[in-house]
Amino acid sequence: MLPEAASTLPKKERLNGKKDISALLAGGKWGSVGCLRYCSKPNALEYSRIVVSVPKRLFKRAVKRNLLKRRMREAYRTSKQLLGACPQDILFQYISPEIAELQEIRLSVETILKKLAK
RNA sequence: AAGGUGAAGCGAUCUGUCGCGCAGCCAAAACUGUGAGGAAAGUCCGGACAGGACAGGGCACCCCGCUGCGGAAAGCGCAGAAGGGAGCAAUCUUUUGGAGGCCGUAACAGAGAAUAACCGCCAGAUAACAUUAUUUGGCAAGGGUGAAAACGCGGGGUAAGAGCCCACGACCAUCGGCAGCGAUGUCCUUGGGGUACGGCACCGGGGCCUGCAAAACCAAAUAUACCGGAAAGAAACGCCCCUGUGGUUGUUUCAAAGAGUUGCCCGCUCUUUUCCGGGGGGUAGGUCGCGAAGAUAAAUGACAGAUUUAAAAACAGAAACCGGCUUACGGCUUCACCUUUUAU
RNA sequence: GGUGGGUUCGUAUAACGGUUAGUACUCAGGAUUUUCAUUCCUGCAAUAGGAGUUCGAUUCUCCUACCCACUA
Repeated sequence: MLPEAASTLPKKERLNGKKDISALLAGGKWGSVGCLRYCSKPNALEYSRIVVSVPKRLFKRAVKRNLLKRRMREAYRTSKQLLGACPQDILFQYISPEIAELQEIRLSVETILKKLAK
């Protein structure tokens, strides 16, 4: 695995489209770690795809939601090599009512990726 | 120097590493360029744009209503006029009006809330006979109530009183002069005397309805208007096994119904059922609307260093565009003005 | 994104701009009963927040906050 490719997050590695997301929600496995909840499902592609989500119920201001989504993407980008060679679709959902720091989110994301790599 | 009032403005900058959206070459990589706000917010107004409706005109309905200028328009901006309120002041804030016809309301209190007689004042008559009572009439000067009580004060006048009359004022309307583009102000002439609020009618101006999830283009699956072609059904008795409103089944019998075409028959056509092919509108989806930020689960971040700073910390993130309004906001700069104190 | 509607005791609801904001259930106290339930009496308890119009605002106007519905 190339070290440059390990820390990028191009558009094709993001899950989009109503059908794919519905399929993930319908057939994925759920779990939660720390301030995050995740839902994963293996896919048939050569790379993994992710979705990040912050509920509007917890944070009314768009600025705070954008901040948390950026932190979650950043944490996944810097630590996605932990996932190894088993591609899957992952949904990250933020469930804490408080704004967490980047280190805390990174810790949760790394725990989730280690679990999913097994 | 301290406090305050008004107006305008800033909303950190630079460098390096990693990373993201879009564009630049047909695709990828690499490279280059570019990438949130003063409010992007609330959606409170208006516009532009788009579709639908619509010959033209009127009524109804809705909105606005002091003046001038700006503006495409606006519950818009600037400057002003009149009245009220806050402040020592700088200054801030709020209201109306055009015309005055009709109607409604004014709780409680109070005699009375809009054709005012409870107490009271005065005159006449009767009973009674110094006085009082009853009754008829006149009177808005005094009382107290209330948010609001029928111009103020002085004099004349009268039975008692009253703008009833007079002088001086206040208010409303008005011919004329002067100032002003104008609202209006001021001087003068003449006239007036039941308040406040709201609605209707009248006058002037404006307004069709819906909204980018609008609209336009391409267009699966399913159902289907329409067109072309082909076929037809029912009953009885058997046969089979999965025993059912069963069937890629056999034999026999009758060859369907309605309408039209001449009264009848044949023939022909159409409808009712099934299949095949074509085909229109149109859904999912995609493109466009869409921009030198601009996507379609949605891009601006992370780390390190330097400068100003006590500390990079406030409110807050474009989803079609434009002009306003309103609301949120740490820290700070500039200008003008006011008050207080000190010094010259 | 766009367009509408709403917020009244703990709950469900009413109000012409005008008494101390009414009614039912709930809660508290008392009476009735041997006791409990039922019933009766009494009480506590609210106009989302802030300005304005008015003599006076739940009501009329504006701003803010929150909730609900419709629209692909």
